[in-house]
Formats: sequence, C-alpha cells, structure tokens
Amino acid sequence: MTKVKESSTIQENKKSAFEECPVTYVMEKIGGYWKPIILFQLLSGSKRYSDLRKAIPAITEKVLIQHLKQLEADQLLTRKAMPVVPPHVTYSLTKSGLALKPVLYEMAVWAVQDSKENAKTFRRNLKNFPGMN
Amino acid sequence: MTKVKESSTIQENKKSAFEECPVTYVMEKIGGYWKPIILFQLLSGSKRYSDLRKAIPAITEKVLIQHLKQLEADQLLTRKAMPVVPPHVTYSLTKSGLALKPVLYEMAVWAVQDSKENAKTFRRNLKNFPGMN
DNA sequence: ACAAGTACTTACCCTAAAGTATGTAGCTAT
DNA sequence: ATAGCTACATACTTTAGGGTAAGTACTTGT
Repeated sequence: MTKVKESSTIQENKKSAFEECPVTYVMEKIGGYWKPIILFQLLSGSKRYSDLRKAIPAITEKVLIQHLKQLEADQLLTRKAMPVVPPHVTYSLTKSGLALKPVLYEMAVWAVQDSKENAKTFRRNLKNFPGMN
Repeated sequence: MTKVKESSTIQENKKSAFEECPVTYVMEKIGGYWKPIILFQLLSGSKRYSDLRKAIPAITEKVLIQHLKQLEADQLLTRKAMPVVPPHVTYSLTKSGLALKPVLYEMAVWAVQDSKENAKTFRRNLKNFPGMN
C-alpha cells in the first residue's frame, strides 16, 4: 500500500498563483506562441485581415482568426467590418493592447542583444519599431 | 477539379518570419505558458529546485524539470549541482536570462494596469519586484 | 531495517492547439 | 456564365504539451 499523493489541488493552486504572480496574469492573456506576434504586427496601426496574413505568412488562416477572436474577447483588439463586397475588415489595438507596447519593445531589444548571427536584420527592424518614432 | 492550394511552404515562411520579426525570435525561446513564469521566479536570485516548486505550485514536477532543461539548453539559465546527499541543485539566470528582466518587468507593469480587481495584490508584488531595488 | 529527504526519471494517457483541406457568401469584372 | 475577391467557417487529422502516478539513487537519522 503505497502512499497516495495528495496533489489534486492544482486548480486551486493555479488560481492563487494567478493572483500572486503578475506574469501569470499576462500569460493567461497573451501566452502562447502566436498572440504576441499578432499584437506586434498591429502596433504599427490597424491592419486588414489580409495584411495580417501577409505579415505573418507562417500562420494558417484558421489559427489566425481563432486568435483574433480570442484577442477581441480579451479586449486587446477591436474588429471593424465595413459592409461592402468584397468584405473589408480591419483590426486595431485597444487601449489595453496598445499598453503592451513596452513589453513588445523590450522583447525586440532583447532579441537584438541575444542573437549574434541575425543581429543585423533585427537591428534594422528595431530602427523602425512600430509607433516608436 | 478544384484547384489545389500550394501552401506547403510554411517551413520556409516560418524561417523568414523568424528572421524578420524579433518577437518571433523571442517566442521561439520563451514562448508558451510556463517559461516566463519560471524566469520571473529566478529574477530574485538563484533558487533550488524545491524552491521553484513551492513558488509555482500549479506546475507539475515533470513539466517544471522539462522546461528547466530546455531553458538551460537555450542558455537562459544554468544548473549547479552540489554532490551531496540529499541532492542540492540550484538554478540561476545567465546573462541572457537576466537580460529579460525589462521584459518581465514591463509585463508586471501591464498586469497592474490591466486588472482592476486584482490590482492591489499586483501592486504589492510590484513593490518588491525581484532585483529592482 | 527502514523511513525520510531531494532531485529527478519514466510510462501512460488525455486534451487542447495547430495543421490540412475544402466550402461559402455576395458582389464585381470579364 | 463564370471566375475572382475577401473574410471567414467547418470537418478532420496530427502533434505537442501537459497531467497522473509511480519509481529511483544515495546517504543520514532512529
């Protein structure tokens, strides 16, 4: 009769961690791979759906729209649809979303420092950091 | 005979996106849910394995060690093991890892602004932001 | 002899996220 | 009439990440 682990309180623990650690809070909103990348693209101003696809060619349509919906639900961006044909939809950051600029900016800074080999590309990218004139 | 989509170039695209977008570079290193949280805990100084577990109760041992290994492989932290019994292992940030401090800090700032309800808890947490005296 | 402590490891399962492929609406231009 | 444009939706499959549970090594303390 081996002792049974009493570690079934993970849900509770997750909640308290969420309340104690600010980074956990952030991760709940923009955690994962794609969200910060999408937000980064919108820093330079509102973009059409098709523009986002071009800007992030590695993402699939399904995943892109999926995250756009979630980010909208989380109040980080807003969707504006013009009732025309063909459809014209633009996405732009909310105040909350825009407030993430320092976070994304520091990420870009770090990327430049951290990578030796691709440093040149990144540095160029940093120069025209969206909305940082 | 419907036209077949020629979208099998995702790997190439991913590579070019990686070279163009600094945030993508960052996501490859600290993307996902847990890594930023772990790094955040280490900002206040090196910690033992068991300390990390206590600090992040919601994470399971398997996932924790899994990420520690990866972060070590990515040169964000180092592992130091003392050859004693019971084992004594400490993890601490490398220069690269420490350089993430501004990123994590801005995240914490954002978390405070973004949340109304939990603002108090977060603000208290911000006051003693690790290594920011 | 055996329980306890620490830092793991391994095996198995399950779910959520992501990828693939195709379809659709509704008007426009040819 | 049909192809083309945009912004999706939907079904189906695959993969990666995470969760659960249990085991291991090696010595000290009782």
